[in-house]
Amino acid sequence: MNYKDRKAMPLFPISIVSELTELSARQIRYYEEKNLVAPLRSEGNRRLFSFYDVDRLIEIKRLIDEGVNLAGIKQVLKLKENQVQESEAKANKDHNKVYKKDMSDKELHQLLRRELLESGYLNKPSINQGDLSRFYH
DNA sequence: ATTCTAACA
DNA sequence: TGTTAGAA
Repeated sequence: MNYKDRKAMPLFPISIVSELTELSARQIRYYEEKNLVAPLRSEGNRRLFSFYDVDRLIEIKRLIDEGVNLAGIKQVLKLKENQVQESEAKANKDHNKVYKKDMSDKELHQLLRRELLESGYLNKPSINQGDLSRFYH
């Protein structure tokens, strides 16, 4: 299984996602209703979030803290998706085989760890080390 | 024990 | 957004 599949795998219940994102379950459900995130459902109709979903929600959390409204957040996420698409298109063009082939578990772990930490560092403030480091020690 | 939906003092 | 009731 490749890296993208793992990021899209439906894994986390809402309680875990709530802790990871510092968003209330109420907020997470509300944002789903507004189509900001689209977690899959288990057989029992429970939401199951992927790493990808968690990343998006962390992004949303930051924007909310910055005072951005839902319309604004939708725009930001839409721009981001376009950037990701362009980035992937370029990556496939350059590294074609290397990127698509499976990586070792060690490489995957490093990538996942780096990306999840980046979502807190790169962009802006709002998320402090303690909150994220707690989950990746 | 958890999570889901719907509703609202 | 928080909270709560009743169902799953």
